[in-house]
Amino acid sequence: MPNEAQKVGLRQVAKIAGVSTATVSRAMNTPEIVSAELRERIASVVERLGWVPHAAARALATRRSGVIGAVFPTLTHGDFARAIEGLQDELTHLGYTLLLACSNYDIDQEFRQVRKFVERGVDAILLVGELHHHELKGFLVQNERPSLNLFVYSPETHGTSVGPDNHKALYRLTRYLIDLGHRRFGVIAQDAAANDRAGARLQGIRDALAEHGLAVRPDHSTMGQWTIREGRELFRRIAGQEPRPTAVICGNAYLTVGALLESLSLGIGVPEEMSIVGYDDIEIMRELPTPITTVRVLSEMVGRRAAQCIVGRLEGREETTEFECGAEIIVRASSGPPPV
Amino acid sequence: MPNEAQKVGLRQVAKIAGVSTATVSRAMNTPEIVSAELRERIASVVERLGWVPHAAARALATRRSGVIGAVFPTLTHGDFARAIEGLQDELTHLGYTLLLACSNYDIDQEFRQVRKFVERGVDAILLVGELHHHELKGFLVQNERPSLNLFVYSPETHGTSVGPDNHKALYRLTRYLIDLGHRRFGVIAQDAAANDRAGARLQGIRDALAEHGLAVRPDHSTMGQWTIREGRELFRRIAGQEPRPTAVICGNAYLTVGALLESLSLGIGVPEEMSIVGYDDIEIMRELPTPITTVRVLSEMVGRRAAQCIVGRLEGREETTEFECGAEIIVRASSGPPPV
DNA sequence: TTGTAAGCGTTATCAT
DNA sequence: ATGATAACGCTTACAA
Repeated sequence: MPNEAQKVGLRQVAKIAGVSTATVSRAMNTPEIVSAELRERIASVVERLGWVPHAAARALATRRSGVIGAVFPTLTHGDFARAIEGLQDELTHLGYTLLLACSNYDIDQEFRQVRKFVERGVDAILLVGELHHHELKGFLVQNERPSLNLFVYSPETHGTSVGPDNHKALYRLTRYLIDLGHRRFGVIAQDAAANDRAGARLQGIRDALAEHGLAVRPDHSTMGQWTIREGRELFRRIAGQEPRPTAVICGNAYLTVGALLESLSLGIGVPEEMSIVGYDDIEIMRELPTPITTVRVLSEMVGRRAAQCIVGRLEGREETTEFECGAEIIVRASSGPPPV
Repeated sequence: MPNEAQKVGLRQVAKIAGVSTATVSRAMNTPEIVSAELRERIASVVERLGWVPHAAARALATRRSGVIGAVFPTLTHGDFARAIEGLQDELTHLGYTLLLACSNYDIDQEFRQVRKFVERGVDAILLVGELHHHELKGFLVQNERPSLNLFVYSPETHGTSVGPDNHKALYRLTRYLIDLGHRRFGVIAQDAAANDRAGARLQGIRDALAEHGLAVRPDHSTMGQWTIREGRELFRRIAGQEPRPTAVICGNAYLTVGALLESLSLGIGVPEEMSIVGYDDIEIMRELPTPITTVRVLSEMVGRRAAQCIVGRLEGREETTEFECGAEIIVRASSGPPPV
């Protein structure tokens, strides 16, 4: 009597079902090549014993874990949260699992998280933006982990990134305002220091303006992070300038909401006296007393496409996924022609 | 010449460093029991080869993965997002990794996610609330996975849950309004069908009222989910009743914001004509034209404590963590005495 | 303090 | 279609 209390495992299942371990393994992974009879017998034993296969053992044998690691700058911003939800859901359906980490907008921390992920045996890595630690790419190549950059896209990055074209989105939004007749622009940008997407958006604004020989005056240009309070303060600062811009473009949803709320407090008519437009569309933007014109980013879709794309690559499938996720301008009451 | 291109692994490191695999393993896991000389020699080889230990192999050998699985109803609500961020950060510091899934408020889906997690080899499971699939607990016990319920707490659940005491929080908030003189209450509750925490909060309101011989009139009682739009609609419905309540208690942050915005639209003075109070404190609540009185839940702390608590249990440490995360009433301009 | 070698629970390569 | 058995890469008694 060598083994009194066998713990449930592939072996035990095989023994009770009267087959080899290999057959049980096949019955689980490639049922179609196992005879119906054995398949059922095995299934019933598995059920009866409540056996749950051990993923680490499988990962060791197959050298694949079925886990995808994603590092986001933060998890609390609406756009990332939505993307994570889409990502998670889609990965689950594809038979993968999501390992999540947070870099706090710090590329060193991001790199550390990625290292941990590789140790954990993730099959692939998902990142936000294209600005990373300089050793990151080499590290991933050396460790043979495919990766994808989220929330960025430009024709040159095709195949390595999935998201909206930040530059194009703000270029268009700015064009829309120019076409309305605006010539003096204020900008409440998101700090671009550790955020290449914010930088691209800013550049989109500048390029659109430059085409018309326009530029943002320094005293109309401010930089914030992503709180409503900052949006208020920066808007107040801009609105206090003389001359005041006729349109203010904000870098993210919260800065925008802050700007709009401050315009209310200051009694500045929007859009009669000033237009305010934003980036990213969250519910509050359409529920405020003056609903806000903004760029709708399909964040959840970014997550879903990223999942499909990376899994497709892992499984060596032909890549048909679209990489660019369109960003649509939603026109609401906060924008209109400049005052005469 | 048996092995031409050895791939980097423990073996290879050991060979090059001129020590046994056991020593390398020790140098990685328990450096203090390895002589300084070898430790350094090994470290340099590890560095040079860029070796990254294989977590699956380790998990197989130690029968622990260092991974914690958490299933949340959704990832997009602010409170959960904050908790996840805290959880993730704290787990990282403790040397663990977070595996994340989403149940969409569906206990069957939750159960499926938990099964997947167990297959993935998580060491422990984190859940939200205490209402789960009836087989869930048995499953976790059978598979020897400790678990913790988040965002709930009552003395009876001590040791198995970490979060605020939902009942107590709303009991107190209601008492606060009663003490201000309110006697007619409206409620915009969050649907409690698949949400035991919402149920507990509702009960807290009822119990506080009952102590004063009060109750919510059916036409002052509504149920929503968690959008601003619903908050608006339900507030409008309640405010249209005759008599109208003098105070409205809302079940979550977005319903509250909706109620406040609708009061603005309807031109109802807050708090002169009606008081509006909410649950959970998000930035917009203190930035609206009328800042909102609400219950602040320390969501990030829920995440952190949960991490400490579950890791403590896994590592067999004496448990000193507090399980109840206080919920504080933040009084702002939206609440005051009832109209005379 | 260090080395030897037996697992850990699967999958995958051969045969049969 | 099924079975025997050698990996997979690391940890950990047990020995030295």
